[in-house]
Amino acid sequence: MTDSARYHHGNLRPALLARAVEVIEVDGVRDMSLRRIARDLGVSHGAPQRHFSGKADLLDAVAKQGFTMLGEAYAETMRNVGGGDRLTALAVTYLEFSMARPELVQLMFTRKHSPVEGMDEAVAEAFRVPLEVIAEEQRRGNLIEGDPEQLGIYVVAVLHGLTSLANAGFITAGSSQSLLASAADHVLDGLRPR
Amino acid sequence: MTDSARYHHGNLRPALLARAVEVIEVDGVRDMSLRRIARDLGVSHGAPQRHFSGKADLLDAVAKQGFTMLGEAYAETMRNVGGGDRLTALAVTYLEFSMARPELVQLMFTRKHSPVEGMDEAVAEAFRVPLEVIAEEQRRGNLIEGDPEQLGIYVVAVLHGLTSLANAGFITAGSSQSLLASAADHVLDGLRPR
DNA sequence: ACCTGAACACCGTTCAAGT
DNA sequence: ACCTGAACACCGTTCAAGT
Repeated sequence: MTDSARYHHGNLRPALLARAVEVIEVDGVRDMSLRRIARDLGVSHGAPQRHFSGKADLLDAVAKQGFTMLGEAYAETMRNVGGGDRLTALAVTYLEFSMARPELVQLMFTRKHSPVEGMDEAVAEAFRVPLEVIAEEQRRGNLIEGDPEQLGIYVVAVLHGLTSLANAGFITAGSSQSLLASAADHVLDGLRPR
Repeated sequence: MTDSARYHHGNLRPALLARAVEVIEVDGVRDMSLRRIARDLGVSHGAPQRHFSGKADLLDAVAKQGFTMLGEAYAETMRNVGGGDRLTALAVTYLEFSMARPELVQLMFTRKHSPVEGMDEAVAEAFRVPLEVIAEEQRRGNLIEGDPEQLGIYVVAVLHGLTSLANAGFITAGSSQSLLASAADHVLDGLRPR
């Protein structure tokens, strides 16, 4: 079997997707082109069209893949955290995940996801673990009552906002430590004096 | 003076910048090309290079312009709000500003701003008013003590995160109303039971 | 000083043709 | 069914030439 025949058996699509994720993580979205991905994989520039209807379609698939990766990172954290503060551990996981691949995360939260096959399921699966932990902490009386999903969205918004500001350079490396610590306090205790 | 000579007097740069902002607001960053902007203004595709060193340079200028616009929106709000809750009014101003032009705001918070002439000043000016109001509310005892700038960054992070999630479609139009209301409560009172 | 227009190397997308 | 390669209309960037 020659090199050029390696992708004639249905595995070109996952290979294109994996390479696209890789390029976006390493070089950024700006350098992710269909022609470059095809070149990297040794296929012709027209080959991707058989598997993705266009560049936007591939980017949507990358975003979906990002949510799957995030969900796996959460699951990994849950396996490793013992009896500790699971909510904080998950928050740290999100911060590390998105600081390590800012452009991928930006893509995940940018696409007005046009109906992509399985996107909603990937998103739901990614946030399943955090939502379960939030509900659990509510039952234990460590968090206020209310719809766990709304609380979850709020927490994600805070984390996503913080990483966006950090990646944009508004939070310098020097101040990030104290800022993140105080942010954790603010989320729990609020900004109103008690 | 012929049409083609209209920009021979130093006003091509601001015209290019204004048109770029407009295209990004209306059609999105994806449709903003140097050649298209030049075409819209009736100059040759090489003309912009005399005023912006490249596409990235123009995008940086657009981001800076966005902060100037945000600062003006804050100032406008302060002129119109009477004795009401100025902090909430400013928060609403931010939400409306960024929901009206998501791609511009994304650009503002994306660029790892390479040293752009006057960028830091534009950012500082944009957030001057909110920071003043935060410091004032601290003096009145309506907000906890601490570095106003750190509190400001935290508040901006929450607002920016919420709009990002909304623009990504994670906050549906139906749930956005109750979510934003509860988010305001969460910011002030926190998620820990009192 | 400022803009034009040709030139170059890239892109996304389409589509007949090959295997 | 899957991939190739030519073709088309776009890009960003560079640069000699014009005014």
